[in-house]
Amino acid sequence: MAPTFPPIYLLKWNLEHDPKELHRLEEEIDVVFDIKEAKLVLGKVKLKRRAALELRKLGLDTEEVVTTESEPDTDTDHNHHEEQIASQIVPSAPGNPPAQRLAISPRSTLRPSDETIKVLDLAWYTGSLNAGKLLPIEDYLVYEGRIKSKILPVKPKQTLLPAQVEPRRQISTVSPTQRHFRTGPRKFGGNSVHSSSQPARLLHKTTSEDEAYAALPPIPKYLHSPYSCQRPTPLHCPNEDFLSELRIIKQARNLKGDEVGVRAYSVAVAAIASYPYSLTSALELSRLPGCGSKISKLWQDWKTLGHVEEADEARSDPDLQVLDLFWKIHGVGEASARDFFSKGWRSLDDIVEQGWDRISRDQQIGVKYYDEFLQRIPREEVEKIASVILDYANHIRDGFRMVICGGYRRGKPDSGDVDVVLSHPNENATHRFLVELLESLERDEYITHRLIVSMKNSDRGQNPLNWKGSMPRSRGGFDSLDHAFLVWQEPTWPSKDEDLKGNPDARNPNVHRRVDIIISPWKTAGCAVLGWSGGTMFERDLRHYCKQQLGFKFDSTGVRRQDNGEWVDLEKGDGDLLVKERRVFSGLGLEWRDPTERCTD
DNA sequence: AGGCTGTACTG
DNA sequence: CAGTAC
DNA sequence: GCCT
Repeated sequence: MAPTFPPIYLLKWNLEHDPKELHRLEEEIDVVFDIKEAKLVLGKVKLKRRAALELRKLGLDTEEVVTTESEPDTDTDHNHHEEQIASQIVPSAPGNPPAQRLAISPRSTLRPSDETIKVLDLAWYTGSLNAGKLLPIEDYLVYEGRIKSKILPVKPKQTLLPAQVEPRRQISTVSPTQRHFRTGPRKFGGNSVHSSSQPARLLHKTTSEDEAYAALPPIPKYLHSPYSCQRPTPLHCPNEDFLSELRIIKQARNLKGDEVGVRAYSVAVAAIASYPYSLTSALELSRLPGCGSKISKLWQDWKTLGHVEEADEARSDPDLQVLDLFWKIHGVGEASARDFFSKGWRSLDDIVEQGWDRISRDQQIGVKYYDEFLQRIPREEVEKIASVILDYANHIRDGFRMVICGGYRRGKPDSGDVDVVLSHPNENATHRFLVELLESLERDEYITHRLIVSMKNSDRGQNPLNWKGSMPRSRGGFDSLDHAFLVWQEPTWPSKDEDLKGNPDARNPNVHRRVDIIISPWKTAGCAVLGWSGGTMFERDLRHYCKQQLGFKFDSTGVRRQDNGEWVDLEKGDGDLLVKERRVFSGLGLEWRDPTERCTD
């Protein structure tokens, strides 16, 4: 006889890839859909951390109830591998064997108080069924948490179709196997080739559309995620020619001040850039996140006409060319570009001659080094600059660690600027450090300008607790800088001595480079490395994911809770900067992405 | 129908 | 505050 | 422009 189960809530995580199985289990177990009614939570989870993350998504903020002295915390290193595989959208292989049990001593019959919530391995359920009675839960306990607070019900934004809705589109004759992604093909373009002159929605046409849909290659599982931080996005992809067109339109929108348009095109570009096949149809494209009717129509035009009209217009619009010229000046954005244009200026010379003292200092520097800043920096030079910085850092205080981030770390053959993150295992070593570093670099004439210098992070970054409310603003001023944005120039060149002999003011021929130096306190250095390594969309989506899915706020200075700003430490433990970065991924429930897979624009 | 990353700087 | 940058 |  089947045992009687208490009210159970079933975690969907790791079952999402198999909606049918999920649905079957939900029926069979007779789950409750409100976690507050549940006495037990079951799931295909094996790690404490993952269990806690899933509870957090459901609006329950818990802290672990330690039931044994022995069980190591889940974030120790050898668990990483497992956690990395087990991510949101890349479920581990189906048919996970139940219960290789973690050794939990059954001494845990302490207080089964109502304040705690227990997450058990699903195997407890199947085992109990087989045994015909409820098995002791101790052997299956993955995580026991005490509810600290209920947080704003973090909306269970699903990236996949809920099982209950699944059968809805069965009007179609197509086998359901191909349709895990969307409710159906989206219509694209009111005048797309498919629908323009069709008299009516004839049945056979619907069917053939569906058949075409079913015949497409399956979408890679990671492209079910709308978050580019959950997808590998390599530097190059099979659809780069089309992407170039989209990027042109995107930049045109940028120059026109259409932020929303820029956003939309950025999302689409990021999705296509992570699609590993050469696109063959607009329908195929329309399945990707962020790619709707407009993007599909553009693809169709590009394919059939060989060009995209809006991109052509952008390319041939002389006014846009001028705006683009201005926009590429450091310190000039859409507004200033248009402002300059409206003054009748059409070239850099116009700015210099007619408006030099009306533009900002940043913009003056930007104009002065316009060509140099646009020159790409080869990898060797990036490495050279970074090694100088590290040498100087270690000369002041030994033991600094550095990661070169930015495009360099993503594997680009050349970079627009140099981003380095420096940290030191000794928390005190980073205090008041950047000022010293800058002074020593300036003394040796590596730095020609400071574009900005900021102390935002060190005020709370050095001490991430209690930042909400009122942190004292850095008293005394510049004792805790943590970010410098500089103009850099290698001070020596081969013929320097001779040149100076002939002319004491001989020009240094080395190209001026933009260099970002970030000093991070050790405890959040993984976040700094992560935050400075991804492409724009990757970083945007990372923040978005943290907020929407976890109720966390991510930035390069750390992870905090949305509601009270309390710091969340995801990096504790030994390890270098790269290990710490990995910990942040896994602590956020994300599969590890190599930097070369973060190549969103 | 509303939202789109989030924040510190400069002027 | 608007504008820019990361 | 796309998503929820």
